[in-house]
Amino acid sequence: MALYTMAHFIYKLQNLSLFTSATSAHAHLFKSGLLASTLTVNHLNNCYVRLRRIDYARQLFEEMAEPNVVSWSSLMAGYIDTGSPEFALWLYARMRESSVMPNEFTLATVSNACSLLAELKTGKKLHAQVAILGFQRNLVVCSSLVDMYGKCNDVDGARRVFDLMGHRNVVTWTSMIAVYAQNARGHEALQVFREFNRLMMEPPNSFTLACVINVCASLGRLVPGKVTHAVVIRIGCESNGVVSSALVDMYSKCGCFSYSDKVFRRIHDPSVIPYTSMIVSAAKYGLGELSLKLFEQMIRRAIKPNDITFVGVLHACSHSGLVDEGLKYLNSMQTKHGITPSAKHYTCVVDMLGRTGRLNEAYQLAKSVKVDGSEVAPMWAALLSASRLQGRVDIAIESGNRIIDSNEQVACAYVTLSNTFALAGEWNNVHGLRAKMKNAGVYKDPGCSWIEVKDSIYQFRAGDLSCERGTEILSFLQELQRKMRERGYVGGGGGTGLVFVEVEEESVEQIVGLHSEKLALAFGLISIPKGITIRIMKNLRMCSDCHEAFKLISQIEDAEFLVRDINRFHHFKNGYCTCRDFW
DNA sequence: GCCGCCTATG
Repeated sequence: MALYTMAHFIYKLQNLSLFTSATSAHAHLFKSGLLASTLTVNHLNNCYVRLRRIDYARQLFEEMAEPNVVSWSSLMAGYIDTGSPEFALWLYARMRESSVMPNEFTLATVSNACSLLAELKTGKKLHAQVAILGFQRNLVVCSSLVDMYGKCNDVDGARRVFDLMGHRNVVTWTSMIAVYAQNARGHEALQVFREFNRLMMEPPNSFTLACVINVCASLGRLVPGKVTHAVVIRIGCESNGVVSSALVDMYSKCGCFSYSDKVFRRIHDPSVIPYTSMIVSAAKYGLGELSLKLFEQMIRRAIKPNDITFVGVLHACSHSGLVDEGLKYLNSMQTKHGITPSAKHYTCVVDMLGRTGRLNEAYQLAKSVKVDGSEVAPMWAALLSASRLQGRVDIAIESGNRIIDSNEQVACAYVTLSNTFALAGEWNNVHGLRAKMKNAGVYKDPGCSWIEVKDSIYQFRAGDLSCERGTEILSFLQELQRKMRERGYVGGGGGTGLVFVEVEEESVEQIVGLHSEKLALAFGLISIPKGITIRIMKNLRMCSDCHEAFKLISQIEDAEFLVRDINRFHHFKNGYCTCRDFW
């Protein structure tokens, strides 16, 4: 084949998007004897990888006489793309036995495989090889190592690589910010972002901003969130789907649902992700009907929901008392949308049934779910919590035991179970359980919560009013509770949730004629068990009490009240919130 | 010449 046609052929290979064209090119190469050319086969292999036909790529690779470093690396990348990073590691081990030396592409790819598998041991070995091979200051290799250490929860390891690098680019900085973000160290993530801005060698990109917005969301930091939104507008990446979804999520978690709505409406052609963000956000604000409306709208627009969309939908039903709709949606998941309900969906439904007192149904459903032990722990925790509210000691005991057996969220189970006994007056059981807990060395981390008002952050701990203006908050809460009682609120028996409400500045003054800061602070603390205690939670889940309280408050004036969820670190460190790290 | 790093919805 002449050089010109050869070049043309490769060009065509690079742009192939059909499997049949790839196989016919394959046949053509075979006939013309070009399968002996490593370069050409690499191109063809790449076609198969792009078409996600890893089986063909693999076979072609195995038939190669002399695979070079590119052949090895692209097949590894292909395995990663198709969700089998373990094969990439296996290939790398094979490659190390061959005479082909890895290059920077190989090392970055392998590091990526370690990240995905959270294989710290293998990652560290790789790091050593990187050093031996002289890539310890290579930009891309080090960026992937930073990411790898982060995904393996070795923040210090990531930082060491970051600090020792020669040049850093926006990707490196973003990786480092993401490491802190993913390991529940949001304040450090923001610090790194500030440092990046100070040096300002290049502007942040959509990756950086999406990451920073997420940090703001997880910290409940509205002001930095808005500032980042401003940067988004300045940079011009508003139309980026990930960024706009992150903004929707951030505003919702920072108590500004109306802003979430504004951002969402500006998205031209929202995909399943912004839709899901909105559905989840509306659900959190008790706007279940809006969630369902969005869901139906999405279906009409032929956007395919995913499993998380259904978590949002079921949450919406649960938090707005739409029990029968919820059951209907659960049943439609498989039949209408081809999504098999998983433990998290059953958790929502068990929670929903339990919340409205249909405890026996909830219990029957929970028993019928057959999945892994660790996955069902949250479901039994929901049932346990509902049993406590309804005073069903029998179901509480079984739920508690199932959780303790699963080894997940054990401390919470002990505490809730003990509270159930206490409510039923079974003090012997309470003491017995506390002793058992002590013996087992189970310790419940005290929760902590915070709220941002203007530029100050106020932090609260269970039973601790030593924060700034604590006395004022206490007296305001008492006043608020009195007003709520006057209007018929009878809850207050120890909610599992904490309602965060934000009000537009103007309406605050109207409502009770008090200063908005006070109101915002107080409204951060509306779960009022026995007198006034500041209750802390890990995961905003409006219990029926809170829901009632929320409805009542809404009736006080026509103001727009917004529920605020500031805490989403519960998936870190064995289910414990590590928010203490933030101060 | 062919291959690589960072972002999102519970």
